[in-house]
Amino acid sequence: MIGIQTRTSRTRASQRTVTPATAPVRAVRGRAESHDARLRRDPLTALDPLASAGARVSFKRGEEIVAEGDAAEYCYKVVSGSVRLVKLVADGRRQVCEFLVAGDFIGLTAEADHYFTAEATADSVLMRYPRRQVESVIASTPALARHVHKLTTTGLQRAYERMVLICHMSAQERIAWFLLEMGKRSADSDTFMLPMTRADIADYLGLVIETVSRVLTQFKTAGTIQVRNINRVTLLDRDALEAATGEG
Amino acid sequence: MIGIQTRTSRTRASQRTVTPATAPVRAVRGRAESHDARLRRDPLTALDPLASAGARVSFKRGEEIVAEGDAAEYCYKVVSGSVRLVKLVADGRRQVCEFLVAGDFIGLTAEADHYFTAEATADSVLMRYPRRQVESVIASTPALARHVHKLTTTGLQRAYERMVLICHMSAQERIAWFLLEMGKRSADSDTFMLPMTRADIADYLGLVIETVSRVLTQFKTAGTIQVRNINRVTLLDRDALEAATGEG
DNA sequence: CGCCAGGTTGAGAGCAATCAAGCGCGGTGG
DNA sequence: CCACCGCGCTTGATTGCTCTCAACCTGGCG
Repeated sequence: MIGIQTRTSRTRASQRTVTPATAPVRAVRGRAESHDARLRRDPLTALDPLASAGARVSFKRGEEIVAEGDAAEYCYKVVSGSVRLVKLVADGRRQVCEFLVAGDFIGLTAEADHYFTAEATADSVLMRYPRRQVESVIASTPALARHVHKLTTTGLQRAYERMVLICHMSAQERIAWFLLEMGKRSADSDTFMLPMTRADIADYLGLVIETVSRVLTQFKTAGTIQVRNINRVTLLDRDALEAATGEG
Repeated sequence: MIGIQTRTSRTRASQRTVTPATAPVRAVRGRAESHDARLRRDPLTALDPLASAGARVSFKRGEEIVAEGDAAEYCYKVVSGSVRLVKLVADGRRQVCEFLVAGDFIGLTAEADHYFTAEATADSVLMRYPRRQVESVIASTPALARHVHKLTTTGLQRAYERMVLICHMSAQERIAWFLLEMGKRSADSDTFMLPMTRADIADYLGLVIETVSRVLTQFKTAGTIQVRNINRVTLLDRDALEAATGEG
């Protein structure tokens, strides 16, 4: 049985790189926009004042950000990089529940503890907010509360959709879907980096690493995709991928 | 390909049995408890005043309560019976995302539309609340907002845990887990009714109906469970089930 | 140069899906 | 009252997709 230890270095970064947030996000935005207007456009900017109470935190690839069962003392916003939310299984296997990218939040939970482990799949920078303060800002800002609720709802929706994927789709369909999904998230939806390993992808889609590798090879030889430097993907035939999503 | 139509009668109940809520829940509760105390104990009682604006609605087995994509005009609270949340797949198959029982909510979403279909798996009674009013009560009641957020968070947590189940557990493990889970939800955790069909269970656990049937038979012949009248289950050997959960 | 983590490729096995048939019970109608 | 019917469930035979086990490749780094 392959344990997670053989797949990723589970180093708990005790000595964390912490940079005081001397330049809150709001300072670099345009000066013409009112506070209210920004709030309406993105309720999460209500958290900006917290920046001074928070900190920029850096994590190297594989490092743990929060551990399942930990008291939810902080919550985080991904600034750059990529994060996986995982559930560890007793026998050492794991389930990647979600991949997070810039702008996504970790730990906006209503529970006392984190119910998943969060790890960086690539070198990442996050903003860290004391959860107690976040809670109070949320409590006094209904618009923000609704937005946070919406984030959680969206997460639930994504989880449901992935259940469909995992239960009803073949390996080819799952990976075609995954590639298109990763494209949507990227600036260039045709050429992008996969900021995670094959093992991460496998554990995300309910497959094993060999199956992921095999299917990617199939897509390569079929001329559907191109892969350079292991993780740089170019979608050559989007139609073929979309067809693979629905027919396998 | 077996479509859902052959599994369940997808009758859209246009002529709904609606009973005006003449006796809100708060009226039948003890008189000694203060409003505040009740709020702290169960923030959802803040919705009680809405009862007069809502209605008791009855659904027969198989009837649709809300449809995926419908505008989220109402939300519901299950009073009695059992409800399944399902995602329908293009080819007619489906995924049961969650089973709801008395006390559970439907449609406390922050999205404009429902992102799943809800159907009664057994004759059920629900309280129906106009969502607009619910929203305003939530907005003015931080404790309630937090509780609703917690409900959604719990749903997400459950979804993640079921991903683990589906991706890493054998058919035996999944069904053992399911039986124990259903027991936990029941008044008597050793003998209870399964208020859904084999097809529902299969679509919930990512299996097919035949596999569910086979595994239940295995458990029966092994003396682990007893099944009477098709859906009345008695757990005879809880230890064996719990062992099956972790080892297959 | 050698090591190591991550990735690829191959051979074989196993578990659950699929296809197919039959059972059991409740309801309905003659 | 009984025969028929349909739905849900059970059981059997077979297929096949993915997992497992194993070997090898590749690129980065000390």
